[in-house]
Amino acid sequence: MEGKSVAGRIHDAIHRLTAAEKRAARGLLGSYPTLGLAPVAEFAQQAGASSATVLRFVSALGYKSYPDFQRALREELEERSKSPLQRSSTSDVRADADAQFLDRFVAQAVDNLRGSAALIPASEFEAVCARLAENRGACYLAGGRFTDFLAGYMEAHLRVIRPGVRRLDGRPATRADQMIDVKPGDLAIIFDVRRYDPSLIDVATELAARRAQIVLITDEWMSPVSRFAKLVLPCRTEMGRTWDANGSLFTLAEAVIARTTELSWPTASKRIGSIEA
Amino acid sequence: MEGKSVAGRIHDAIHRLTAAEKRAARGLLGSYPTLGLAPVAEFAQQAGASSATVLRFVSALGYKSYPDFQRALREELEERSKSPLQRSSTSDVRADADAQFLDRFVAQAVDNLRGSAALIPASEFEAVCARLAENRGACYLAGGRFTDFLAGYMEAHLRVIRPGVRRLDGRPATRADQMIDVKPGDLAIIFDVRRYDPSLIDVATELAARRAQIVLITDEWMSPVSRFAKLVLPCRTEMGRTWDANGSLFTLAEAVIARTTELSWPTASKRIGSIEA
DNA sequence: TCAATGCTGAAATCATAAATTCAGAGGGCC
DNA sequence: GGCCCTCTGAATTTATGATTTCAGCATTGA
Repeated sequence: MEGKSVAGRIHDAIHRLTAAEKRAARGLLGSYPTLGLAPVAEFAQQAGASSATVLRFVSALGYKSYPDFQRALREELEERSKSPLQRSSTSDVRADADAQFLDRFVAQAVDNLRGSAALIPASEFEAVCARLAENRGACYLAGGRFTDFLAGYMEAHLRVIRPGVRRLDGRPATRADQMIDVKPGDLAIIFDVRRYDPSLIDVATELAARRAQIVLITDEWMSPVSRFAKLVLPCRTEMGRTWDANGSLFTLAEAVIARTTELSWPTASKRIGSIEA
Repeated sequence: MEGKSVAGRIHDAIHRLTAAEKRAARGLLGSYPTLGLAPVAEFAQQAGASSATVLRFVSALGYKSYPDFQRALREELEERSKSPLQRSSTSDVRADADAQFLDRFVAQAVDNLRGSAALIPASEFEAVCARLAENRGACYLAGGRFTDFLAGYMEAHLRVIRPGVRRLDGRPATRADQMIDVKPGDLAIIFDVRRYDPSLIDVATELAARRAQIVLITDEWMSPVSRFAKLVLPCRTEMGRTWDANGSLFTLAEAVIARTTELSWPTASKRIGSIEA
């Protein structure tokens, strides 16, 4: 009984319901789940019943209060939107599934990419690129255990288009040296995803103390570094139960690079020219 | 203003919001629209802000009360489920092309991902993963100027699931040392994309001479290293005229890692367990 | 037709959530 | 480095919505 969907409970219980309660049930199923998320009075009116009847209906479904019932609806809704493709481990045709591993993986990666684009406000993205294109002060990059390579990739590209790009490596011993030149208004880009790296908190704290502006690129669960960040670009990373993928962060990094290049073309083109030579 | 979606309003207003209000905005976008249907206190807690801040946030979006805001969310939800075919996500056509940069970039990246999946034969992909999961001999990784970070990323993951993983760095001086232990039947994964790195040809030549099996991950124009490769995984990278993106290579690398982990789970899980400890 | 039973919704009560206030913290700017 | 101004969240007040009560009405069976 506990783990059942609200709609499921209605179907189970509908025989036991009285006439007016059935109207409530029909109303809810008719615009599911929205009507149940409205206040009781509105639910009642839309369904052509009284508030009291709606409450009795909800109680008959086994919920101990109206808010409790609404919580169930919200959780159901959340569940649905969280997993766009139900990726259960239940064995389908195994050989077939194996053959399509790459396709399925890519489909999921595509979802993550699109989800990320929806999650990131355009103005936030623009602000990051514009700030990078200003060429004001230094620009530091850092990442965690795996995301450090993203920081490295981005550094390699940014070096081409602007001066003052530096990488902060993870070794505590060298951290003080690296931070020594950080000045107020400098920019720092930090990559951090789940199993958030504790050392990045230290780095961010130190950077914040030195008044650097922190840009955080993270996952949908939001690294604790966000506390120190001026700008945050969150990406979707979820791939099934066990594995998170950083592909969306990587593509976001590339988008930032591409856009920044575009914005700072007048100055960047000169640097690029002289590097080619 | 009246007819705008809540998400749209957030995107419009986000630059005017204060730090804590942005946390609220991100929280809502992160689990949209469910969080907004919860009581203020719950919204606040989930988003890491106070109730007061959430109320200010809602007011900043132009709603005259929290219930008013919730009604808007419900109507939106109702709207979406009513329309027979879910039309493509971001419906509003924005006049400002710049504001669309990220969307356009992501759309292109999605094309590349799908194109890559189409370009790579499933059997080729499976062969690479199966060979990696065998745990036979050593596994070397190398990349070019930018793709070296992909090699690094993959190395970091492969180290977790199998022994004998090494990275070949690009310095000619140390190359001889690194190659000294390469044995026939060892595996080498090389990343190389356009403006192909000449030094990788040398590396590949040397590896081939020592009878290593070379796996090449490259772009659609095919690195010259392919001449020495036993298996080739080509990806689409084209993004308009000036810029190639490596996001598809990155995701391919992640797919290989994920699949290899799956295939070698009996042995890999033990390693993972001991690393966690 | 007349009880008896139990469903229903209007109104009263109670609980909880929304809105407001304000003192203190934090950040930015000379 | 110090001042000022804005932002923030705890505490308080206000409002709204959930719950209960109960009188009346409908339905059913004798």
